[in-house]
Amino acid sequence: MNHRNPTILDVAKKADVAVGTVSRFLNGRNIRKSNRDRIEAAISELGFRANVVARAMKTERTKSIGLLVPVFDEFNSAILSVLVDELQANGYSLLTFHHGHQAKAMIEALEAAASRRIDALLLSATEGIQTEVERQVAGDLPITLFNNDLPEVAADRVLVNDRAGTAQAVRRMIEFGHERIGFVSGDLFESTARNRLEGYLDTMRDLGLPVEEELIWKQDWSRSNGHVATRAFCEMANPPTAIFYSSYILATGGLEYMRGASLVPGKDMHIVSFDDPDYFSLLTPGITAVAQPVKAVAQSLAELTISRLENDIDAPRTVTLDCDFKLRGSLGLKKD
Amino acid sequence: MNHRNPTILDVAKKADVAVGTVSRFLNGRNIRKSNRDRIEAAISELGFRANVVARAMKTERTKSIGLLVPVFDEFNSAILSVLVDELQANGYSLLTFHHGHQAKAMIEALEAAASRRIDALLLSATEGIQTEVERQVAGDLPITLFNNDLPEVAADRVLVNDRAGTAQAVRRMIEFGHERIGFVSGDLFESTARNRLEGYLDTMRDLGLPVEEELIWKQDWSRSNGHVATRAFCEMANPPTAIFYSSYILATGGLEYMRGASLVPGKDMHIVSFDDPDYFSLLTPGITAVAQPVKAVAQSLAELTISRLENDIDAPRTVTLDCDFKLRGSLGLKKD
DNA sequence: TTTAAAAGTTGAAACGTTTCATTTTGGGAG
DNA sequence: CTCCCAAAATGAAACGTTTCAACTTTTAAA
Repeated sequence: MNHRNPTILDVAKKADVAVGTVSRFLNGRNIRKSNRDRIEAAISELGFRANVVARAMKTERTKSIGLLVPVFDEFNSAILSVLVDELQANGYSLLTFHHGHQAKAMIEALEAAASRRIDALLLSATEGIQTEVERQVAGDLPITLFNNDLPEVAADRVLVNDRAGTAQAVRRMIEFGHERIGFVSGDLFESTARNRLEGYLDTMRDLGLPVEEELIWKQDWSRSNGHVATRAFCEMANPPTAIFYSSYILATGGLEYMRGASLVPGKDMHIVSFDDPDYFSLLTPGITAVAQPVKAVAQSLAELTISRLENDIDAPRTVTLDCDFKLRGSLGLKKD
Repeated sequence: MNHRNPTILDVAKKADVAVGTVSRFLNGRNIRKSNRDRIEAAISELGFRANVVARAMKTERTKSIGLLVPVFDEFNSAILSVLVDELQANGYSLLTFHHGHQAKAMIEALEAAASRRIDALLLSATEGIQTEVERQVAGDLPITLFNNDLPEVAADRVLVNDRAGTAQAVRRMIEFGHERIGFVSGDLFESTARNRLEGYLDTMRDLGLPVEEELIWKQDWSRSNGHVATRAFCEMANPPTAIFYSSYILATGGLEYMRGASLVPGKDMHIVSFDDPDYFSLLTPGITAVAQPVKAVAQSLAELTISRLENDIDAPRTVTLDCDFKLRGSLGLKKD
């Protein structure tokens, strides 16, 4: 048994045609019927499978796309799932990288991804690596940004209407009678966090409510931050009656604190969260949330990226998607 | 500006050495000091980065590893995260695939992964594709199985002691006074499900309790199955006082039903689940669970696989890891 | 039947590395 | 100062595709 994989040359010999003809066949171009039959026979007889590496070397396209996210949490994993399907259907594979919100790791991962000669990169990162990203784009790596925007980068974008989503939620909170609304922000170094905060500020101002600095908690995206922010709010002399969390991780930290302090959401404290992980609907009461269109985000990512790779796209494009407000038990009428 | 990427040849010219020498340098072999200096200078001046594709073609190693799982749920995503880090640290990248428990998709994904010329595959699959897997192994693709075993396949394995984990949990349930214990199994086509069921059966028998067929619900791994199983158990004339779920997905379905029926875990029905997703500890009461050592699984996967690739390993090896029992409010003394 | 155009085939060159048989270098022993 | 030897350098061949200019066959029109 010969352990060398059969090559296009073996096929050509067996089918008695030139290698170029086999290549044409493999790439779906027109072939004389008689040749096609013999080539097909030879291929199946030899168990031939085109070597994607050799092909990639010649075409300078690896047919693989990188995904670089902060962490593989519920949100990004859902995106990953949909993405794998969409890409697979178009002949692309997905290479995964993560950076844990750390600039150094971000740059390393970016470097690792690029040196893999991926055809494109789907990127969720912070502005800290703006210049590095610009360098990659200049170096001809097409990038599609999502979740978080990097201003001025010549890239496609799939964004979510953070501002409107938050604004709608805050408006509903106000309609429920809440006036002192705590806001737990994520890292303001990320556009996502800034937009959500703005949605809150706009709505408060639009509806004529005072914005109090002590009710705006500005730190990072961590669960522990959600925890301490919630404690701080709850222990205030004049605490807010409701809290908005900029992400489900922060809200999760808040829930952790409330559970420990025997505070019941929707009763002792009303809460609303950006993002809607599966388990929000399993809690009692359910957590009111601003749900991102995860599936649509992933599909747009695939679509934008593939269309850029396969057609000759010039200008960067941006897709903006709307969120869905899910009212559950954790938000109710303010009691007084 | 010349848009062609610099090659090893450009470096060689600029440093005034032969390409072979540059290659030696790139691969960390000994180089005369004077040459080394000039090569380093040339590389940084040109911004040269070795083309991994060309290298892969010559060495027949892509330095990439595939991960094929049913779905990217909380469990597999956690594995993915750790894996990416471990592999990256050793110069490997991770290609992701999923199959949604469906035989056809499994085979397709396996095929897609293999044709990518990955160096190895980390696989969580069912016995339905045993023969396909064997074919890949025969075709020289090293496979490391995890989560679910495929008997007789010549592969490395990272398994969890499902049987002992379940047995311990059931023993604790019995210690709490439960005698009629419902068991919601996953797809018995998977060793994981079979082992967990055996852990239950063994323990019941060992402790002299009768095993009643009507208390063993055998279906698939779906959330809806957990839902209907729980309803069926709860609506029995003589219902069990506690239920064990073979996975957190099943338990989640159960919780969904209980929530709808206003049944409180740990009060109206005692429950224990295999797997311990983050949110179990956030529910009130917390869900008692058998926690898999997710991180250790991922680390073992990386270690076993990389050591097989880099050394000359002969026989298949198996790593078996133990679970951790997490007692929370959803399991308590049987009231009578 | 002839002819021109279209469609298909051919095979060598190229992609950017690593490998390896051969040659060169430099330094220590005599 | 020679000679020898290990260490390092050399450069052509090879990996398995795609591409493309040149050539051949088929098709359809006249």
